[in-house]
Amino acid sequence: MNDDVLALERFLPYRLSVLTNTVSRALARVYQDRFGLSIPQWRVMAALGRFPGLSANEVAEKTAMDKVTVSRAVSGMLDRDLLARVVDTNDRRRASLTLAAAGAAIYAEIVPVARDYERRLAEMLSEEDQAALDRLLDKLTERAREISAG
Amino acid sequence: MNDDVLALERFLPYRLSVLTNTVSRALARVYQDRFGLSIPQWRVMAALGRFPGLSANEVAEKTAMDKVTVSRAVSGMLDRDLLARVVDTNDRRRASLTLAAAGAAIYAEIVPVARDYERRLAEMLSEEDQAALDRLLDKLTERAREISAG
DNA sequence: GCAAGATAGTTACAGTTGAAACTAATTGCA
DNA sequence: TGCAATTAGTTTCAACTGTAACTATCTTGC
Repeated sequence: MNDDVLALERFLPYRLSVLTNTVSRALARVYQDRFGLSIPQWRVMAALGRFPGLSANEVAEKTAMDKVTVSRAVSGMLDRDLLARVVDTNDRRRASLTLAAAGAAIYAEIVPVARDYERRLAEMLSEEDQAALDRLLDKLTERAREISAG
Repeated sequence: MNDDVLALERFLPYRLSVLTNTVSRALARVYQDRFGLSIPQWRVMAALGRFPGLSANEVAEKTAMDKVTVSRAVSGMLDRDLLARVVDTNDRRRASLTLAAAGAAIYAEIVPVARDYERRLAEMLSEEDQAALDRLLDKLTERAREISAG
């Protein structure tokens, strides 16, 4: 390739973006159609399914989402009684979040669906390829963070 | 990992999303601050730098963007005289797009910056790792498209 | 040669987004 | 104690997004 011309279709950031958008859209459709959840809401649910009792800010850290996005996702889920919120008595700014019964029920249904999508996505990769992918994603993510940090 | 609990931080779609968002945000900052371009505008520019004379619809295909997004990006770039548009005399619905002088000047500056970011992102990967990444991205993208299609 | 459908591109609209400003509560420190 | 700085979380606002509807042009089949 000529040095003065860039092949967008081989450019790593572009390729990552196309892959991620394809995957995210497919999953968003499932979450929305079958469970009425947005992607941010699904992420909040996943964080609380794994780590019950997190505060909204801790959810934001775990999920790499903006605190505004988390606030709105939590608010919508509270309206639907998918979550329970308990204000911390020691620090009344904080509130501990857990999955309520309805939220836990959706979580139990959605986890196998998410796993199944992941499995189908990766199933044509060999064991070695899957291990390599794992390692490469970790390395690239760490590096991207370093670059952004300065 | 318990079958009933999903580790979000190991979930492939989530990891792709975090990596892509980190990369896209870093690049968007550069494009915006140094060249006044949005990501869609940069993509339009990249497509036309590589393939001068594409129509807006062809740009949308090459860049995997929505035609509305392309229309708006093109419109903003025409306002700044970064692009030239020539209506096709054989089919007056179509219009051929090329980089105008100002657009070509920005393109010449931005391509090395984009390349440098990509190089820094991948520089701690061995040759073999880079080749593996290339292959894995292509496979996953193809597979994601298959799943979405059917 | 002309109505019915297809295609390029734009506009309108309703929903989503994040930065910045805000409220309320807590902490640090003089 | 008391006041400035910090932190949790929400609200506001302006920008961006994609779907659907639209205009204008072209193609097809009769």
